Amino acid sequence: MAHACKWRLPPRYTRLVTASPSTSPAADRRRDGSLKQAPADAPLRERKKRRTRQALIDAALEQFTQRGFGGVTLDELCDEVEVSKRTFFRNFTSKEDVAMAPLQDFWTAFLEELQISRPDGGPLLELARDALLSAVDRVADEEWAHRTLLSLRLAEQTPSMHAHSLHFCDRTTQAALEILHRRFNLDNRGDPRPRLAADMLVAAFRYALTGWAVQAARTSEPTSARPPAKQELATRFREAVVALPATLTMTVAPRRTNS
Amino acid sequence: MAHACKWRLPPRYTRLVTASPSTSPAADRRRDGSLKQAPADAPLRERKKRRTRQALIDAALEQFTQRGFGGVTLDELCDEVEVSKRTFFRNFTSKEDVAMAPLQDFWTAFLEELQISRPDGGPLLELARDALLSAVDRVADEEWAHRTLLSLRLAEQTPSMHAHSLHFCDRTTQAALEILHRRFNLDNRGDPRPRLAADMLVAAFRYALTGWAVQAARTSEPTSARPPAKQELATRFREAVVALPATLTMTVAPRRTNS
DNA sequence: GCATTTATGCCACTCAGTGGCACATGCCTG
DNA sequence: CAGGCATGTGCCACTGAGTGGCATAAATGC
Repeated sequence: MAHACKWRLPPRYTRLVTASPSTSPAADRRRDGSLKQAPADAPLRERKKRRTRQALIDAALEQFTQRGFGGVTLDELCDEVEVSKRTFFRNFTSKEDVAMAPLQDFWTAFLEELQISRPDGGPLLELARDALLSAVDRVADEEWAHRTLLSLRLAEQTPSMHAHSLHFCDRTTQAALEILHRRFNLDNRGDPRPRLAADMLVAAFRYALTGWAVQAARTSEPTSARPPAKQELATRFREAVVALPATLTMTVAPRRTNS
Repeated sequence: MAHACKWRLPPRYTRLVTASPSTSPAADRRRDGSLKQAPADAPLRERKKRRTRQALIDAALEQFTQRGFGGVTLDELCDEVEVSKRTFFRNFTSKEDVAMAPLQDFWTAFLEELQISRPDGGPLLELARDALLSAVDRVADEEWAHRTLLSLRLAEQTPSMHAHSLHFCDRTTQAALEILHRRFNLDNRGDPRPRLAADMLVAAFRYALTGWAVQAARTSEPTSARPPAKQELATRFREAVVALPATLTMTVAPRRTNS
């Protein structure tokens, strides 16, 4: 009798249900099965865990956007999803972490794509660029775009979130360098170029992200007819990569161009 | 009588004294007075504040290095310096902040140098590079080198410190872009190049920093005869900047170079 | 069905960080 | 030089993030 009272199904379990695979068709759609996307055939327990995780992410993005990052306590957030705070910290490392999940997913995908990339003797930057574009194509569906937009907007308002965002970027470049080192025997110690290349790529993508975010913010229509997000993002990223050589030679003169 | 008892000079005030201008000759030495280095002629109150600030920084770096970042509570740190926790948070924004002070000082100096830089119509990257080199030359005395070394070592062990470190870098690039925009009318919206250039420069300097740190760590001698730190750092930074063009064209092939 | 594993809830706790208020001290003016 | 003003500091109470331990529920495997 005790357990029936104590461990009842929460009344506000609706959020979990709406975030479940039944109503979000894109969430569990897999491409080719080669990459661990969202195994719809996974054991029940794991799917349940993913649902609560996703519910926490969505609730966090919504609440933080509405009332500000600092205006929402973890207790409130956990109440909203009907989950204990302890469970929250088994899914995320910090309050910032939950709101950065979309970008973190992306960077993970990038590393996976880099892992399976095939070198053709061409420039390293192009190899990495294509891996990143593949990652965009794989994860950047409209749901991801929506969440990432909220996440980016929050990050630029919240210093601690921005810091964590940059931390992800950096850990990704570190991991990317290790992959390149393992697979292609690159020298990361004495040669600055691999690291610089990785940082350049990240810089280009961050530029693409911010530009994409402000453009999407201007387009008031939430989900209406609009060029797909992934295409927008990919285009901006390509432009930034193309601009890399010209960045080195760009000149600057005093404000009044005298002589 | 109450105040004499309550506001006594703390017995362990020694740290404050050793950090005072009397025993640290380089700390208050000014170059040319054009930049707000460490005004030795400042009002007494401000000097006092600077002393406690510096004492907190040194104590933090020492304690964190000895017992780990997480192994030292702020209460312990403040007891060490005989300062209330409230005062700590008037000087620093967070626990991480105090340990990142050396690098933050550097970035501030960089922005100042960028502010007074004179464009000659040459590449933007060279302008920024020279500003950064000037900043190194200005702030990177041996004391700074020592503190920064501790700071870097802590940062790579402590994720939250690393995140804050990156946050500083990014805020610096933001500020640098604004300066460039104001002074040279650069377009930061439609043109990706200024931002990419700034990120490249930061990437080069971060590469220089890590290389410099591991090299300094290998050289066991703490303060003995050794090429001056600023020169080491400047050289590594120059190398990284020189390597930027080659980074764009660097190629990569499968591990076994078949055909 | 029963044992094992895994996820969760709950409780108590530490500690970073904040606001308010009183007080001390350097600074400045009459 | 006396007394007001501004500023820095200490103290106290408080919120909220994050952690560890333990009991329990539910999924899994037999």
